[in-house]
Amino acid sequence: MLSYKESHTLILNNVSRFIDLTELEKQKYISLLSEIKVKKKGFLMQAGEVTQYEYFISKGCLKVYTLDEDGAPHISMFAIEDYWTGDISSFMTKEPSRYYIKATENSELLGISRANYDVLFQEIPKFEKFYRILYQRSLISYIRRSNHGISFTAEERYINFKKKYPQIVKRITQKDLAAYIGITPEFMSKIITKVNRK
Amino acid sequence: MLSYKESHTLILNNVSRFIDLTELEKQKYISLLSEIKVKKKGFLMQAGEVTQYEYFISKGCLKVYTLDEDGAPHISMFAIEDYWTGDISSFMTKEPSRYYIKATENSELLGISRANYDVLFQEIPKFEKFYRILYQRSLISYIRRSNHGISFTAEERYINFKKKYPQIVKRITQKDLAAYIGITPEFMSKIITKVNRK
DNA sequence: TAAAAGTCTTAAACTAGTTCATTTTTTTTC
DNA sequence: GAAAAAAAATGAACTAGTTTAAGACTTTTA
Repeated sequence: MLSYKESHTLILNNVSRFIDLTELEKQKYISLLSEIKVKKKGFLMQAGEVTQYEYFISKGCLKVYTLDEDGAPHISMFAIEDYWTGDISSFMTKEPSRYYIKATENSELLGISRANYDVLFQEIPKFEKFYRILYQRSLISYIRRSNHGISFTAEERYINFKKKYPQIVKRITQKDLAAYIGITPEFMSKIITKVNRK
Repeated sequence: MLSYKESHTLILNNVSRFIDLTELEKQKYISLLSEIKVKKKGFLMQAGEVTQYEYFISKGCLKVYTLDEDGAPHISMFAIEDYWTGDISSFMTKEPSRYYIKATENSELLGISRANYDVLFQEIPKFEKFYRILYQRSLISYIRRSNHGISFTAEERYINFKKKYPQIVKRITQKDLAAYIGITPEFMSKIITKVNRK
């Protein structure tokens, strides 16, 4: 029985939630991953590039966002330890991404390249199941979120986010939270003042 | 070479976009499906029930929606021929659904039950790949849509929807479109008048 | 550790979208 | 094919969220 470095243990635990791997498969899987570090304010990728990796975060915090025609950011997700991130659309189609991924803390990631993603399915077909379930679960939460944005007021969306992701709220700026909730930083400030007053 | 009924040809074509099945596998797959008909205004399922099936629409049009505390509907998708629908969350967790699915036209569907979904993966593991890709693609469009709702004005959302789904716009009421876009029917009416005037 | 840059707060004037009420038009039903 | 029901249009008064601008507070950087 080998012993793994911290980041590898973390990703193997993540994978083992949905599928069981033999020791050999674990080693094979890890051999397909690259280690990546990004400093705070550094970019993991920028709009216009074709995504090279899907990422697993072993340490840190990142934001995934687009810029609209006015240059205003719209954050689509915050990713912290034990989360997966990237631009699955660009990763699959090999077309240029519209997203930026920027570290809001010094971060460490494991990445699987597009080529190795294909190798993975050939060598360990079980990973079809892993990704089937991973995408299924992400899909459930995005279906919910896509209704959320149009069905709730900004104040309700803030309260829900804070309840669901208390650890994340503490690690990000109010301004970034506003860009995620879909309002101006000024209105975010008003909401927080109002909610705390209660 | 067998010949299949229309709905079966349609679903086999859909599946064959992502995986290749042998003749035997096709027959096995079809044996796991149930045929379902719903009349216009009829419910395929209602909130509070545990979802029994995932559905493929071979004919007709349906809307998937929740009701908020005020009883106002929020439509999360319209499903027409060659689309998949259901409540994937309730289907997987076996918890009661919060969704209603109602036919807006007389419709015909093929359903796979939760039990047969598990059998399917055991007997034809290739379907892990099919669902991996199906969920991946749905995920891409829901990620996009979840930003959409908070990043664009109602008028922009309407224009985008009309451009992307011109066939659907023609088949649904303005009121239902409003419940999808996330605005009141009155404001939807104003937007349409304004956009057509241009 | 001082200066610079970025974040947060507050407030006044504005705009997108809601609510409520009424009338007209279209669709459904018997 | 007439009556009933539902959908669409219109308008006036309202509310949630934006814009712009300025000052206070915090964090980053040299």
